[in-house]
Amino acid sequence: MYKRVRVKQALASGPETALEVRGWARTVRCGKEVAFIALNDGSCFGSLQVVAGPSLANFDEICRLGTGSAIAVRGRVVPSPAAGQAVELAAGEVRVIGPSDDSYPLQKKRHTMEYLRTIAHLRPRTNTFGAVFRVRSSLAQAIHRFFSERGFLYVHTPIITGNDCEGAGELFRVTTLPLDKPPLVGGQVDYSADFFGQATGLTVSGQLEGELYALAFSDIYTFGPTFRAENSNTSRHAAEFWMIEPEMAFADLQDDARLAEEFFRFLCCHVLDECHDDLAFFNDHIDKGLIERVRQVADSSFAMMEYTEAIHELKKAPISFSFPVEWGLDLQSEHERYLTEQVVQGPVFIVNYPKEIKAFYMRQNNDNRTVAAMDLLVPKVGEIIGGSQREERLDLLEARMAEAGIDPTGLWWYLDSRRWGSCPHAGFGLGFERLLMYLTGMENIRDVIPFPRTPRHAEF
RNA sequence: UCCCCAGUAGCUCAGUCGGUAGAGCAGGUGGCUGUUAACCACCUUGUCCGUGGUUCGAGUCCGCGCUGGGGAGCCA
Repeated sequence: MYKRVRVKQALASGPETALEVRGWARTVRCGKEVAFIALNDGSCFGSLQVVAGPSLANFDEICRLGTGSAIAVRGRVVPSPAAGQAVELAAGEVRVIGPSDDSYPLQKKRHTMEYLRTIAHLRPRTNTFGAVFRVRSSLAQAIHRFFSERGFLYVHTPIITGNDCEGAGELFRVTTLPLDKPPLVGGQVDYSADFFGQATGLTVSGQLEGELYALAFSDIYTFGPTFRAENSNTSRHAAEFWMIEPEMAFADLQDDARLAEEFFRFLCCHVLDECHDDLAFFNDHIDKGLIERVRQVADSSFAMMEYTEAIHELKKAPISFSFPVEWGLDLQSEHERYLTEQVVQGPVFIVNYPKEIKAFYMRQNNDNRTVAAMDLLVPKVGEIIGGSQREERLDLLEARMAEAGIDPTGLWWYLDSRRWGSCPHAGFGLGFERLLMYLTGMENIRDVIPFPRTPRHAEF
């Protein structure tokens, strides 16, 4: 007769419902006549107020419960006579499942994000991280739904790879060779003796493999872990992060931008519609303007600006930048933010960059000096999506590789895709954690991934 | 990797001009209360990051190191 339900259902159930909830005590307040326990099981932002009276056999034990204790409560949902909650649980029985003493590191007070990072195994029990990881899960599922509804194939590109996507980032080595005495040939490590018979590492991008699948399934996407061994010590970089990379066949840069815009707006709408309790918390306690900012992006149509035009805008800007502005140079964060925040005052695609500052696989434009690349810039962060139309013409691709000094032998399979049945195709990449930062207002990437991996940090 | 800032009780922080430390929370005891990160009274808690130096004397000043943070670059 006591059905175990989650706190989320208990809070939504009608009066006089008999049920059981199990969870962790957030706070325990005790008096002579009554004790209150705020019980949370992670199912939603709110906690259920459990009310226990001295008639319970273990009332003393309940009063000594420490913050963080795991308990099971059977009782009736009743309307709450006090302000603060609509209903509460009148306890008929409180079972202590896992007690928690005063050495429990999470207290009924504000902690710094830095401290909580040192207890990454316990921080999901806090308000902030509960909200972050509910939104993370919800968004991940929304991403799959978005692509699924549009007929995109979900591809699992390899985690271990022999290609480094030609400069997308520093590779983590994967090897079974003994590090203290690797086999040598002419003073160099002999990777032919390694597990895979060649040098391998963890993937820095699934794009090249993704393209191969787009040239069979038309529209595909990848959504998986990505690894970069860069010594980056910033709030926006992690050595292990998750990336979403759609790729469409028979598509050009305009199609690519349309998809990116639709995708980004879909995700903004998703958190506004489906995560309002958690988002309200972020808006109140983490980032005051969050909901307004996300709503504006959800409602706006994105602008588009040529790189050449962007350089013009930057050159006539009434402010001075610390990095130079010149046609042919890459845009810095300060430039990107000026364009999206001051010039456009909203999301903007910058398209057609000089080929020298972009990757070899991007499609050359007819002007011979730019490629069909696009970056989506949004207020407060700058670039959030980067993509391009790919070079589908074999001769031009080979020429670009030679220019860029890239050895084609290891990429024979990539070049093959341009040999038979090649077609225009385009795609983009979105860092999942950066998306989460944007949609939650959390300012450090280490606080939107459960157990962050950054230089010198691989604990937990 | 570069540039800045910080490190004091379990946590969040204060600490004046250089004279070996204090508040809130947490914890303990008692009280009170249909409470809302409850409240009131009393009590407990320190390798002042480490190391070397200056000084009669260093939490405080200086050097080096470690750790953390912010910014930049690389990038998603």
